[in-house]
Amino acid sequence: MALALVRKQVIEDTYNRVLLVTRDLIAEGGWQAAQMSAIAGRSGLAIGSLYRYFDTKVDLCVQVLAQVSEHEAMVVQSILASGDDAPSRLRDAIRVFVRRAFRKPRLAYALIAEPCESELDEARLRYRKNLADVFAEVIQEGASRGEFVAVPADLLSTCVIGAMMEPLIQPLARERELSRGEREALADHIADLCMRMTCVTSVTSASPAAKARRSRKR
Amino acid sequence: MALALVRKQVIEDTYNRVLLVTRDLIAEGGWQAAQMSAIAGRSGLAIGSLYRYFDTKVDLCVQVLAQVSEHEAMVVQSILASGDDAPSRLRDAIRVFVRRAFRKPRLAYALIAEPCESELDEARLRYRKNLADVFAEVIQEGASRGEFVAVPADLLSTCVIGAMMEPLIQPLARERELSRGEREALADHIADLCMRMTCVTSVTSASPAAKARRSRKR
DNA sequence: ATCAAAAGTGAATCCAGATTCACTTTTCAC
DNA sequence: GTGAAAAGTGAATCTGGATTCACTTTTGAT
Repeated sequence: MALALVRKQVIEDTYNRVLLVTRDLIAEGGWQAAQMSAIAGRSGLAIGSLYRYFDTKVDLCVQVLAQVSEHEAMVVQSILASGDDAPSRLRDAIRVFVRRAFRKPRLAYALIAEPCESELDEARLRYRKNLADVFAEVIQEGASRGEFVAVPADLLSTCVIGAMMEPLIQPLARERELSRGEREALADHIADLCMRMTCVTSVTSASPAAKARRSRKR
Repeated sequence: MALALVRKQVIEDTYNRVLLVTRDLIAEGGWQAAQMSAIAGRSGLAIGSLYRYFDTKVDLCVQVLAQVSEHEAMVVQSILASGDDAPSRLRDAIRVFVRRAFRKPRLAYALIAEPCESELDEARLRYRKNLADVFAEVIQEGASRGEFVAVPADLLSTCVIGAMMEPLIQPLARERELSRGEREALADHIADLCMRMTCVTSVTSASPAAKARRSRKR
């Protein structure tokens, strides 16, 4: 029965490999590239075998979407949990989100904005809502200390998501990738604008600490 | 040859009727409802005849998208052209855009966010960019008078579009329509948040005139 | 009235992928 | 070693709507 355990591991590995392969295909060519035949080919499996692991193609894609989205949400959440006042944490989270999106632009574009099946898009909306909820939490917290505008936290967080995502869409979709400088500037600008929108105290520019950190890196 | 002119008119009328029918179908059931068979049926034409007027289905849909989008852009532009200082005009435009979206929620949802063919989505992005450009113009104008934040006008307008559109998506997609009060409140909140984000002078709440106008209506 | 061109028709065809399934191979508890 | 169950296979099938096209009807200049 030790063999059974090994087998179980193999199965799990295969399952994860398929997810990975699918994610990579999406990261290379968007949803269009995630075809069952391609996924099977690169996974070293036959098409039929994929259906031992996932009920449908959409199922598989939703799984990928879920994994990546949840991970990003966790990253953001961990930033929102640490640090100084709520506004500063919010700004940091926004900056990090934007920067991270540019690590795999094609993937980010697919997960954020690329046209896709309605079922997939539904899931996408769910995870976007999820991210908004994460932001809403800090906003709620800061609001109780009067650090944020007096507007329903969920509305405010939704606007933040919009103001943060919208300017990403075009750059992410472009063939030419942004330079490091452009990306940093974009992240800073977006974060600052979101600060303006949400914060009562006018914290227009980045905190001294963050500024120092960034200039040191250059 | 007087007859020829009449014929020409008939043709043009048919063309417009098809566009209208398609728009209505989208307004009822989104892109999914805009099937060639349905369009033909309601237009009183055969499927084949549609292809005398439009090369492909996407072509037809893009045409609908273009008409509606351009019209909305004009409405916004006319508001941005009139009135007082640039910020007030911007706020009014945002409020009107939001309110108008709720006149035909299903249509607005389709034109703004509903999943669709990539070619359609491409066109959608174009028209969203177009709207951003319209906003960018006033922002540019106001910026020269120091009324707006010192950020590239196109970035600022994109963030405005995002902050304005994102909170519309869920409400527009919902089956239950928002009440008049909810819609007004949403429009005001969104506009105020965009003001905060973009304006240097803190014009947090609606102008006295606008407030009076609205309270009189209730 | 005539007839070539324009407009209309809708059943038949096409399409590109997802999905199925009868079959083969591998696994592992006994 | 055996055999039932699990995993793997991929050619054949399915699917749902767009598109075509050979044909009919209408138009309007002559």
